[in-house]
Formats: sequence, C-alpha cells, structure tokens
Amino acid sequence: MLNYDSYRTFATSLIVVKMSKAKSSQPTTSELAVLQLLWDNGPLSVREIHEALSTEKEVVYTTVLKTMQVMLDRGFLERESVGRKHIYSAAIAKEATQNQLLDTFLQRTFGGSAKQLVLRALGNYKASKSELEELKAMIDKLENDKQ
Amino acid sequence: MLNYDSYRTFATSLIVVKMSKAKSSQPTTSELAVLQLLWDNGPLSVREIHEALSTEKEVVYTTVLKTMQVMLDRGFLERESVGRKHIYSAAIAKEATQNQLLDTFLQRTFGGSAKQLVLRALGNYKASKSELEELKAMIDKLENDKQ
DNA sequence: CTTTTATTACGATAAAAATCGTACTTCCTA
DNA sequence: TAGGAAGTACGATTTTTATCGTAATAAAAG
Repeated sequence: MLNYDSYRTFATSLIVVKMSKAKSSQPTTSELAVLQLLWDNGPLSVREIHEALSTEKEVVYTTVLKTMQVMLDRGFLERESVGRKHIYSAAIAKEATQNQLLDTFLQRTFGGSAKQLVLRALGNYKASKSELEELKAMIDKLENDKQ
Repeated sequence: MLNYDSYRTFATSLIVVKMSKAKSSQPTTSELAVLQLLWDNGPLSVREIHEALSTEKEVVYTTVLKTMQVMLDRGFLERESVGRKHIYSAAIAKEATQNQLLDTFLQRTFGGSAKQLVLRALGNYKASKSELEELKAMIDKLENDKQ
C-alpha cells in the first residue's frame, strides 16, 4: 500500500506540475501593448488598459484581463489589490526589455548589422534638425569614448 | 431540384474557398530566415536552404520544404524547375520587406519613436570609427536636404 | 531491370498566441 | 435587501506558426 512518500514519488513521475514563472522569454505583441501603457502611465487597472487599447482596436474586456493574468504568471506584471480591484504595474524594465527585443529584431531582420538598421531608420523617418544634432552629439561622444 | 447555378449559390453561401495569394502580410520568423539566405546568396534549392539553416538549429528537411511551399503560396518566393528539383528565389524585395518590418517593430517596441530606436542602437552596439563617420556623413546629408 | 536515394506533395499534429464566454463574487444603490 | 454593475477567474476555442511523418515518384546506381 502506498504511504504519502511513495505516492508522491509515483505521482511526480507521471505528472509534470505546472510551475509559474518558469521561463519568461520575451513578451508577445499584445503583451507589449500592455507594457507600453504601464511603462508610460504608471500602474493601471484592467479597465483602464482595456479602454486605452480599445481606441486602437476593438477587443473584449476579458481578453485583456486574461492577457494580463498570463503576464502576471509570466512575471511581466505585478499587481496590488485595492478593494476587489487589481492595480497592475510592469515588473520588467522598459529599457532592458526594449534592448532584448531590439537585439532579436536586429538579428532576424538585419542579420545583426546595427549599422544597417541605423542607416535605414535614419533614411526612412524624418528627423528634426534638433534630433539630428542630438544624434551627432551622441556619435561624437561615442568617438571620444573610443580613444 | 438543384441545377448547377443554384447549387453553386448554395455551396458558396456555406463554403469559403481557400484562395492562394489572398493577403500576404509579413513573413514570419522562420520565413525570414529563408529569405535572408535567398537574398544574400541567390536562388537555392530546398536542400541548400536546409543545410544552411541546420548549422544554426536542428530542423527536419521536410519542415523547411513545407515552409518554403507555404511561402510560395504566400507570394514570398518564386521557383523554377530544374529536372525534378525546384530552385527557389525571393519574390519580395529585401529593402522593402526590411522597411515594413522595421516600421512594425518601431511601432510595437518604441512607440513609433525612430529617434529612440536609433539612439538605443547606437548606444548598445559598438560601431567602428569608420562606421561612425559614415553615420555622421549620412546625418549631414539629411541636414542639407532639409534646407 | 531492380533497388536505393533524392525529391516533392501534403495532411496531421503540436505549440504558441489571442480571443471569448460563463460562472462567481463583491460592491453599490434604489 | 434585492438586483444590477463591475470585477476576477479560468476553461475552451480559434488562429497562427512551426514541425513532422508518410506516400508517391523520379532519378541514379548497381
């Protein structure tokens, strides 16, 4: 007959327990939309996120809710209860996340050539005079650091 | 009793015919890997693509084959028969495709701010002195065009 | 010829991501 | 205090993407 320990061993050999926060990898497209809002506007409720997203594209409330619950589980969000309501905030840093995504994108789309990417971006999008100056300053700084 | 026409009408109301080349949208990640090879190395057979991809990641031959058949259907590839073998080439332009992907990425990840993207890319990846000079030249050119 | 090998076609399945409906719960308000 | 409104939980389904196995066939080798 099985005692507690042997039962546990037996069960463990058959059943893979669903762990939360296993491996996070990168946020998906719709997750990123949520993150952008939280990064830029601080902690928000599901309703607020839903309203903001709805201006862009029709989406059902519970879809957003579910997405955010998944994100919580993936470790992308944190939340705090205020009454029965949950207030969510980003649990991963904006810059670091953008950097990771940039890196993946660079690899996939420009074969890893940052120069190509930058040249293309410069060519495609109109920058103002002051933005261009800012860029030159950045480049000068990089050149100095290099010595 | 149904004649040909009424049958057709009836059927059409129920069955959505699968059309090829309907809406292409953008290539997926694995499709992009195939495109990169074709863009950079000219027309290739499935076997050659498979071999090249295999150096990066284990993948079964028929998986690559299937992907390329789907890409053909999506209008991303063209092919030519040489004996019983098919030689594929890219049917969409490298630059235009990269631009579209860049645009989507920029929107999703940097909220559409090209400046942010460029600054980040510059900051994250080490550019050589000559690359930095090239960039400055590009910026100067843009500033002149602006007047 | 006949057997092995290289190839394509393509359905089926798996895995990942997105969407939605229903059940429940809690709060507010008339 | 009954009933709606506003929430959350979560399974189920759909959609998209990736992967693979099997069958058929043509070419090449023996």
